[in-house]
Amino acid sequence: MTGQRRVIARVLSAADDHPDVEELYRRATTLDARISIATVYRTVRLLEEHGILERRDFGGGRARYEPSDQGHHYHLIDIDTGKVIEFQDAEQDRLMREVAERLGFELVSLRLELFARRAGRPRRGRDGTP
Amino acid sequence: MTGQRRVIARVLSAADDHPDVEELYRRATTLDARISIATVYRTVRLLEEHGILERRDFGGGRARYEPSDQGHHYHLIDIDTGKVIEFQDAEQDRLMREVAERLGFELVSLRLELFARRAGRPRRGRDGTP
DNA sequence: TTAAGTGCAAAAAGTTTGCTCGTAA
DNA sequence: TTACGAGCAAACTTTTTGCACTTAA
Repeated sequence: MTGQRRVIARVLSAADDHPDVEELYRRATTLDARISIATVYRTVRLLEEHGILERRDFGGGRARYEPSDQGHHYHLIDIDTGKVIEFQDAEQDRLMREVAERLGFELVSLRLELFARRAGRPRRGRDGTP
Repeated sequence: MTGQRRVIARVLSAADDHPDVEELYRRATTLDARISIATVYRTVRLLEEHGILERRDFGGGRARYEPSDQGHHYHLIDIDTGKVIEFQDAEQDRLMREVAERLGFELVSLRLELFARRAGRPRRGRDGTP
């Protein structure tokens, strides 16, 4: 266990959001400037392989990470702010297992992300103009 | 409308799967060898911007495409073969609109992908060995 | 001491873009 | 003819990797 990994682990356990590698790197170098982005990549991969971290893909090209010990949940992404809200839904779980079964499959995992806008917010044009 | 775009459009409308750009390029060059991959990228982007194509991200780093006029559906990905099966589920739709509402949001879109294995198939180790 | 870990820079892989040339209309 | 599109190669972005050096144990 090196100093770099300790710092990265601390950053991760302090995070209650879903940072990408660049963001982890930014936070880690604040605590200890002699950490390279390669080490961040290597560390998250290691932690993912050990089941400690989970890699998420919310679109946008970069992987984002969250601790695995958070229990089973899905994500709602606020499309105006980028914020991620976690939620659970037992009925959803059951429903999807059934759907897979009906198609002749065994459900292994699923990706469910809701892209939503805070209720009452005005809809805007593609370019951001009202 | 150039010959290249015509070929790419033909390939797309003939496709009943969810090809990525490389695969589209492969199919297109079979019909007309003087098509570059840059043109494929430019064409799918154009078609996506015009709402004719939809870009999907099933993991694996590459974007995949499908026509927009297929109606509302979700995807089940066979994790052993990579094949994609489409399905619908009205209950799911309703459920997710409710979940978003409960959290104070308006559902704009959602991503739902089931990763599953054909029922009865043996589970294998990470390296593919039984 | 020594095996594991790190930094750096280069390499991959997927996608976009600048520039020049070709071609549809 | 001329403006839009294509080809090529270079650039870009995210992630991985080879290699020499450092360091924890």
